Amino acid sequence: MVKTLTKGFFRRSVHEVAPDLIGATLLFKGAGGRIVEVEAYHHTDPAAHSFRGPTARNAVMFGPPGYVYVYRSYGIHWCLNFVCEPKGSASAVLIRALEPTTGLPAMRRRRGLADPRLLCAGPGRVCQALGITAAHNGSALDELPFTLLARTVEADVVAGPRIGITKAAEKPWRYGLKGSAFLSKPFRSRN
DNA sequence: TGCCCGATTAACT
DNA sequence: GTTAATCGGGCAA
Repeated sequence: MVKTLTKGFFRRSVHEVAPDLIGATLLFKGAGGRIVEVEAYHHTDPAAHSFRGPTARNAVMFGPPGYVYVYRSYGIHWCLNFVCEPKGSASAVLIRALEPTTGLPAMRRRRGLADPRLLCAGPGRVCQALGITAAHNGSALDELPFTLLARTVEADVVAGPRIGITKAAEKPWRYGLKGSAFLSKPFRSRN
């Protein structure tokens, strides 16, 4: 019996939730897969959208945990986040990559691509593959069309610097499944 | 109102 | 390795 993750799972620090999400399964309207890469953003973090206080765009981040924050990136892509911590702390986990397991034909069609390694390897690609847009901003993670399933085995989680940011770029708040072939970028091995 | 730039991606050289 | 595409948010004026 696979456990469904509900809002209580997110009622913790984003730095605890983020690595715990690695290996969990995200489904959206019959498509999705295992979460293999995420990044943590906290409201005291200069790289976070919530750093400068609440605005119309980031309002969901300032709401209760267990909800979805979707924003437009570079005027082109959508990016998916899960809100963490008790209401008001304004932290979230960016979903950066999935290992596709369910609904591959639909994801291939939306991406115009066959290679499963590239279907969901990046935050913009995840949203394009699953068909997630701003219309889903503010949706609950434990209510349809979203389903989130806990991992069934322990995950070997690695951490490293986040991608594509200029502020607080040295913080090791990117988490991934060690050795996964479905990451947006490899993690530097620790030798 | 105008300007700068970004939690990206794909197509280049 | 480099760069265009593309546009809304946030801040200065």
